[in-house]
Amino acid sequence: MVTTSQRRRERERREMRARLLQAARVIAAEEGWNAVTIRRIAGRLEYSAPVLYQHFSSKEELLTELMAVGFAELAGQLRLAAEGPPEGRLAAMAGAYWAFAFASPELYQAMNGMDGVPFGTAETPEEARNAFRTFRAALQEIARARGAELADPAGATDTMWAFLHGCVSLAMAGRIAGGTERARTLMVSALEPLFAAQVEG
Amino acid sequence: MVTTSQRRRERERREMRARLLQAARVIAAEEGWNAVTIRRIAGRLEYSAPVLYQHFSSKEELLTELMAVGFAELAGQLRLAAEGPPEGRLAAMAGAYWAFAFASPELYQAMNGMDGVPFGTAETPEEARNAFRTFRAALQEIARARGAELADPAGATDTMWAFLHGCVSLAMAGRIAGGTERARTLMVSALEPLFAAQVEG
DNA sequence: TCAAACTCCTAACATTGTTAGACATTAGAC
DNA sequence: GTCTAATGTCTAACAATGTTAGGAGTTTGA
Repeated sequence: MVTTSQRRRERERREMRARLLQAARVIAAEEGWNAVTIRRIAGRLEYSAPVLYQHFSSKEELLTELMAVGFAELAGQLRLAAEGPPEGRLAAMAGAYWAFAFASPELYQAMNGMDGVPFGTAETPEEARNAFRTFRAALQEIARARGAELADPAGATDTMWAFLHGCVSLAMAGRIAGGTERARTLMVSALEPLFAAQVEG
Repeated sequence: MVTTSQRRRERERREMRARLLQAARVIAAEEGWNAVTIRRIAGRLEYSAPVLYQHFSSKEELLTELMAVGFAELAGQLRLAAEGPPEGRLAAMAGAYWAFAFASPELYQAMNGMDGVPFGTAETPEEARNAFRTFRAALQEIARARGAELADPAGATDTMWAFLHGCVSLAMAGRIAGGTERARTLMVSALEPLFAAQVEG
C-alpha cells in the first residue's frame, strides 16, 4: 500500500538530497573544497549538521555522488559536441571537455584528484563508464567518417582521455606558463596527430 | 662570530627537518595522505606534536617542501634517462617519469592533485622549474639527434608533460581498464606520434 | 656563575566528521 | 478522534585535527 503522503515524503527526501549536493557544490565553487564542511553545507540550507546523515552515510558518500553528477554532466556535454559536423567533431569534443572543466572546476576536482574516491574497485560509478562510452563512440564515428577504423577503440579512448585530462589538470593547477589560453591552444593542436596515430586503414 | 656549537645546532636542525619530511613521506606511503597528521609525524620520531612548528610554519609548508623534494628526485631520474642512446631516449624519459611516479606514489600525489599547493603564483618551486627544464633540454636533444628542431620547445614540453601526467594520473587512480600494465603500454605507444608532431624540419 | 637562548613538553583552543538521545510532528490503524 | 509508531530535526557530546600559549629543563657564551 503506497499512500500519497509516502510519495510526497519520498519526493521531499530526494529534493533535500539534491539541495545538499547543490549546496556543497556551490560552496566548493565559491571558496574551494577546503571550505566544504558538513556544518556549512547544512547551514546554507538553514539546517543543523546531522541532517546530512539522513541522506548520506558520510561526507565521502556525498562527494562520491557529486563526482557521479559531474560525470553525468560531462557525458551530456560530450554527447552534444558529438552531434556537430564530422570534420570539426574531434576539436569539438576536446573543446567540450575543456569547457566543462573550466565552467565547473569544483566538479572537475571532485571527479579527479580528490583522494578517497573509489575507482579502481568494482563500483566505478556508472556515470563515469557512461561518459567513457560516449567518448569512445564519438571517436569511432570520427574515424569512420574518415573512412578508417580505430585499431584499439578502448585504448584510443583511454589515450585521448588521458591527454585531455593531463592538459586540463596542469592548466587548472596554473602549471602551464602562459595561462589557460595557451594551454588550450597546445591541447587542440596536439589533438589531431594524437588521434591520427590511433587510426588504422 | 660563528661558534662550533652553532654549527652543530644548525646541522641538527637541518637533520631534524629532513627526518620530519621523511616521516611524513613514509606514513603517506604506508597508509595514504589521510593518515599523515602532525601528531603522527612527530610521534614517529618520538616527539610531541608542536616540535613540527619549529621547523615548518604549518603543515602545508611541510607538504610544499615535500613536493619540492619530489620534483628534485624526478628531475634526477629524468636527467639519468636522458643519458642513454638517442634512439631510445624518448621512451626512456617517459619510462623514467612513469617509474618515478609508481615507485613513489606518495610523492607524486604531493606534487600533483593535492590542493593547497601554490603553483600558478610567483613561487612555483624552483625544483619544478628545474625538472621542466631538464625535460625540455632532453626533448630538444632528441629532436636534434633526428636532424630536426622543436617548433615550440616550451610548448612541446608542456604537451608531452601533460600527456605523461594524464596517463600516470588516470592509471594511479585505477581508471584505466586493464591496469597499470596496459596503461603504460598505451602511453608508450602514443609517445612517438605525439612527439613527431612537435618537430619541424 | 648567570642571564639569555634553545629545546621540548603539557595543556588548551577552535574546528572537523560523526553519533546518541531527546523532542516534536506527522501517519496510518482502530 | 485517539493512540502508537515512524519521521524529521535539534542540541550535546565524542574523538581527532591543526595550531598556539606558557612553562619547565638544558645548553650557550660571557
